[in-house]
Amino acid sequence: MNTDFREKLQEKGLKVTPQRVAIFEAILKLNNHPTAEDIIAFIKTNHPNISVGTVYKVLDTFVENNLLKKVKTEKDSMRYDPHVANHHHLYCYETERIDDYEDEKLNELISNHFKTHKIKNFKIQDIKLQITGKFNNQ
Amino acid sequence: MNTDFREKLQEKGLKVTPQRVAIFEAILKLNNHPTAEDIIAFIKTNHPNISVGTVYKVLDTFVENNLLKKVKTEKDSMRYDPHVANHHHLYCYETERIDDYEDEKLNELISNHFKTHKIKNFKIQDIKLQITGKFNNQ
DNA sequence: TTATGCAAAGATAATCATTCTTATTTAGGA
DNA sequence: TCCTAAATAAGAATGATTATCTTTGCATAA
Repeated sequence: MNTDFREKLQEKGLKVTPQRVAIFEAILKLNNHPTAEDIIAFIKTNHPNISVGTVYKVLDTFVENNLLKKVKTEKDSMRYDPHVANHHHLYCYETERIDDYEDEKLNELISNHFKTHKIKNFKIQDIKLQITGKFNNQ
Repeated sequence: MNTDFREKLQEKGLKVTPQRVAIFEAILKLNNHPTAEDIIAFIKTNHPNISVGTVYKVLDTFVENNLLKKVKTEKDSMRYDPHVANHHHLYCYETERIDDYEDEKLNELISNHFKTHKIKNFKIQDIKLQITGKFNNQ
């Protein structure tokens, strides 16, 4: 998977740097749509000299190249998702947890609905559900 | 409608102040889910002495008392919606425009879907669609 | 081998939205 | 009218993010 990631960088004409690898690995390991801050804290142990600006710049580069997605939240800090295929999110209203949610049947249902119920003066590109609620422990 | 708003404030035990009235009127007039900045700019003409901190505090008070909703965006500034009943949003990917979208049939469709397709370990409280796309001019 | 070019990273200052602090003012009931 | 809690003003502080400017690393050409 590491090699996989390196290949993706190269496909996009991006250099494979230790910082980029470390940041991507951090996101995979952190695993709950981390903030830039989470990532910085995580990397600090192995890469104490990594610069905050670099993290933000690398994250932007990844988003531009579709290696990451930004996740909308109510709060002020952006979160990142290594899962770039189309999917929805479950937001917990008590904790900061955000889970991915995939549901092909639901997608079809919605897409069929809009085939027969066009929104006037609007061309749909993408539909995402924000499902707010509460996780049963664990 | 002005009297209406004053009554709402009083019902909640909130004082009716010129600032609160001005801020609420601004949001109604601005009419595209304004940011705090939009509101401040708008009010400046009639209330040159209104304080930035006041605007933020009043907005928070309104949100707490369900006179406004916050709207999630990809950007860093929060936007506000005087339409507090449950509804979805249309986001333009080219401009900052956000429109409300109501669709009772769609809500039923989705709600029925989740009756038969429970999400494991998650209790749904609310579902909102972020429909991204492009408005045809106008 | 050495020079050149350029993307990437480091350091840190700057920005921008938002929040906080403290003093002052005001709305609305007694 | 007076009183008091609630609300506002002013502006400093915070925190996330962006910008700037310099340096580094590495590939390619001379």
